[in-house]
Amino acid sequence: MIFTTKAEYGVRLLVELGRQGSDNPVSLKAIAEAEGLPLAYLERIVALLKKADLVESQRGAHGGYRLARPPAEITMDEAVLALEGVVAPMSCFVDDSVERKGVLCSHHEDAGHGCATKLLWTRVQGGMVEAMKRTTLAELIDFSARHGSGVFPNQLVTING
Amino acid sequence: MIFTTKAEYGVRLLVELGRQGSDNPVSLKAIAEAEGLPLAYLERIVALLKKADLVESQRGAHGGYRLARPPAEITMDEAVLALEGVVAPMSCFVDDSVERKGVLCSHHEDAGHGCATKLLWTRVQGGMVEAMKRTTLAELIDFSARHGSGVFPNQLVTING
DNA sequence: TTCATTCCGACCTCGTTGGTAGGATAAAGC
DNA sequence: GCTTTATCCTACCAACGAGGTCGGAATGAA
Repeated sequence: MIFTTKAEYGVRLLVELGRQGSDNPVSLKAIAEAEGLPLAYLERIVALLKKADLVESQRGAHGGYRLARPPAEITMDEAVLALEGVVAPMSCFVDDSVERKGVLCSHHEDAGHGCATKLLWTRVQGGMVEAMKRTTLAELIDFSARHGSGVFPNQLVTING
Repeated sequence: MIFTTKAEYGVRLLVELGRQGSDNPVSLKAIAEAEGLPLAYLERIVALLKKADLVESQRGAHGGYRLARPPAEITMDEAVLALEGVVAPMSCFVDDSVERKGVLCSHHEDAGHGCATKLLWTRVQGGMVEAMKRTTLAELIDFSARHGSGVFPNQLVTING
């Protein structure tokens, strides 16, 4: 599998936040219950989104999270990058900069003149990133609304309260 | 990271085989030494390629492997699929057929009406597959020859023999 | 003050990855 | 037919990351 549940849960979290509009912050607890996801785990995931300035938080009672920007201005490559850390096909291929531990890239004593596989991974990464760049959060929100993905199509409902 | 070393080593193996032409089979030992990869591990990897009819084997002394088809007719989506088993962005997304264990897809009681994230993963997978489909083994061989990726640009040399 | 919430770091469990070990089977060359 | 060189096959294993829990801070509204 390519992405972890961080990406899956994190994007769903953004979608839920987008449904709420930007008026009141939404608590993680409400989202966790609506989506059936573990709260403690969501907390760690939303921290990644906040660090990337995709969501804003308000602490204290009646606090929660809201989108930092309108959904149409949030592209999925930002979101997934924030959630997964790095989106690269191979460890010797981390955004053509970082270290290449583990897999020996090309051969023993080379500077960056590229493995035989470099062309392939470059294209694959390009295809993925391009697909994510052209997908906005607004599209996902619209898609999920039309296909009834949520339990509550229009408004989040807090189960216990 | 998206792909494992199976894909990396397996594609490199195909590239090395492609360099040899289709006359004589090349032993794994020669490839392992040239690429600096563990032989026993390569054995398991090449078994995947054989099962997918991408390489042919000849047993016994002076045996080895050769490509089952000309490199121009081997696309990378076949190769990577054979090596990685499945190429899907998310476990609830295994070629829209197989089981969805682990990650709860959408919500508790739905038939396949799709998560909020389905649109995104569909596009991402499409971008990757399209990139792999349009990349042939012949291109990689040519690329590696031009960029001197191999220790021995033209011919494999058996170290101990 | 109290309660609801974000924030933070340590911890834990399990499956997969990457690799090894050891042998069985098959063919070529003497 | 023996030996050598290969492919083939299955079991085993260590390390790591994924996915998640726990416990407790800090913070702000009522």
